[in-house]
Amino acid sequence: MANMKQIAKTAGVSLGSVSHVLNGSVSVSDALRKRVMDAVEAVGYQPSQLARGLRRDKTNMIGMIIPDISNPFFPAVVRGAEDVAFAAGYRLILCNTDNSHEKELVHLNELRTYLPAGLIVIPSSFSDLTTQARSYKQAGTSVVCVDRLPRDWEGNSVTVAHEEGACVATNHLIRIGHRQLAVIAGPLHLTNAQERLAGFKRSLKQSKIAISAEYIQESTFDRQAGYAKSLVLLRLVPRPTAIFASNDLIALGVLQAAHELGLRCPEDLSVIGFDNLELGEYTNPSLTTVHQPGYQLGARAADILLAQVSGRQQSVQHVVLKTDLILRGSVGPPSEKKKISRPARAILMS
Amino acid sequence: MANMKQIAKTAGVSLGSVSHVLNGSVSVSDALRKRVMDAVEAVGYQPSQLARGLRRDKTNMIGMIIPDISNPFFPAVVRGAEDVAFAAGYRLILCNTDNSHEKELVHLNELRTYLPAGLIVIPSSFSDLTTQARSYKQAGTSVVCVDRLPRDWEGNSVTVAHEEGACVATNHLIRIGHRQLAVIAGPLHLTNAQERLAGFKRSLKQSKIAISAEYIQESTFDRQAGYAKSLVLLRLVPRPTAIFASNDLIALGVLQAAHELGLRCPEDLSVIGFDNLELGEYTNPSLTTVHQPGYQLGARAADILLAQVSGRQQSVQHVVLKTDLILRGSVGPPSEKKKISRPARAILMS
DNA sequence: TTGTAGGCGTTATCAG
DNA sequence: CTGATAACGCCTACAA
Repeated sequence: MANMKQIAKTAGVSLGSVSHVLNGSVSVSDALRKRVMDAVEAVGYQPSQLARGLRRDKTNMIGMIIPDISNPFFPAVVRGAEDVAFAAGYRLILCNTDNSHEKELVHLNELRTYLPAGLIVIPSSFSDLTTQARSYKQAGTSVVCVDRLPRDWEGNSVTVAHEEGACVATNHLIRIGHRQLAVIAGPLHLTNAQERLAGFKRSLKQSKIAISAEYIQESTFDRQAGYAKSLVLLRLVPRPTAIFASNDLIALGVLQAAHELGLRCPEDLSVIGFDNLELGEYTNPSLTTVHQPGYQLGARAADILLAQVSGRQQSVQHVVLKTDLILRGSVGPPSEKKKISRPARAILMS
Repeated sequence: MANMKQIAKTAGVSLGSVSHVLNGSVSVSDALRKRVMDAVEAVGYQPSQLARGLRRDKTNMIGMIIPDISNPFFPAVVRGAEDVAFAAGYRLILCNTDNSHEKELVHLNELRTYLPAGLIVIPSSFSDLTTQARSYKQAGTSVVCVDRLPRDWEGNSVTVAHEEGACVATNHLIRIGHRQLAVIAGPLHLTNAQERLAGFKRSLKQSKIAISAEYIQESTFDRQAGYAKSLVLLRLVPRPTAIFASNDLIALGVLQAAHELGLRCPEDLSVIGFDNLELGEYTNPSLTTVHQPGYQLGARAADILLAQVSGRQQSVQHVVLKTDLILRGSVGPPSEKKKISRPARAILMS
């Protein structure tokens, strides 16, 4: 591969002059510039990002740490970040943690040695990102946290209004007549799961609806766990007429459980998810859900990073994006049959 | 960040000895090794991948170039590659091309300056990868092509048996009684689309079924185009009783078109897709499809790369993975109503 | 305006 | 077996 020395020789100038032309570090004569640029064209020279990074103490790489690219919510986030980064000449190093903080730590430690321009992180469960980020920041590398925040996080963040979104969704259920509400929360050590649950509760409180504890189930963010918790909820008496699932994968499990128990959706049970994954359009019935702007989440995170790298922006940024309630087939008013089915169930159980 | 010089000072040995211990390049005394390792532990030293790469003329990075991470087929491929790479100490640089060969070229040219250990590429449309790969290989960097191959590709490849899969799927349709078959092919400049179409045709030929040209439609690999082409097919007389869609996204479009035309699936129309995306489980009816092992595609590609980087393997590798026909609800035997509907249509048109 | 030279953190070669 | 030293390709004072 061609290097600056060869350019210098080809152009008949010194190595330093080539650098000056390439970086515009000092003003050079037009003649010199032309000779250099011609040589650059001639050999198709591209500067070594490795050497440049080593010398400048900073590369054009951005470390992107996420739980799992094959979880359907994350690709959009990554794509958003990559588009913004690419346009500015930065490249993404993709790291999957599987929500393991050990794996996250391995990545965090190794990425440091790449001297990345910045880090975009969707923290793992029980992440120790706060400590790590301090040491990154000390080295002048900024870190942006996306979607959920580790404990005591004070750095940059881009999230959606989880609580607001959940509250709006629950309000909708209440407005169309549901009173027997239940929720399947995500893992409550995750801030996004906490906030979504808080939104659900806030809505109930505002409408002065009280529910007992067993109508609130905690689950992991996947379909299987959602299915299992649904079975618990759907056997409660009185049976909930609507379930707010903290993400679409859980909602899929709810739909499955309802189907297997012979409950019609939305007649017997309304379901709302969260995320607006593409597959929610294709379920039967299609899934009403809270749209989360995944692409924007990544894009804004990259924006923040680039602004800070370039020095345009110093202060810590907190961006909160809005959600949208997407109405589809899985939600409807509660049916009146409840009054019949309740005693029937009671007899069955006695 | 700690560097080798500091380790050397802490341990009271020379810089060179630290390197020898760390790389096992020459044998060292246990005493020296211990002193060095203790110092390494003490400061949490991690070698600079930048400096190491510059010096060794090769980094632990693998360039992964794909069309679009937010296309639901690709995340699994990336994840497979990342898992294998990560376990061997390699990291992935993720590049999206949007199927633009210009963008691909930008990535190809820039990645070179990172001195990557290898490249895993799902080529863009009209890719010039063949030329580029030659220059990479010349520099000792191997390239593996995944899923589809550019023209004249002679390098490493990992693909699935597209033709075989399509043939098996079509055979199934024929076996259960379909004779009015149609296909929506992918973009025929892509080898995978070509092969799938070839498999469809081979099946027909083997069963001595002839169809006229308008029952073969070419489309792009997305739902919208699939929908548009479906409308064309479903207005043909006689109407096809089964459509083989060259991927699941197209199949989604077929399902949508059928629904809008008031056709029941599978009673009036059977549909088979290709890929086995997760969302095919949730459509109504659920989608019969040809499963493509995405994760394995990526994992095997990384395997090949690592084997060649380590020198374990020199020769060009061609891996072809098998597909599986996944039977779900969108396929059934053709109904007998055809005999009524054909004249009815004919009258309508006169 | 142009050129020179030192050093970023490593590895590898060669003396001791 | 250990240590000194010259690159790898680039940037940036500083000197000319």
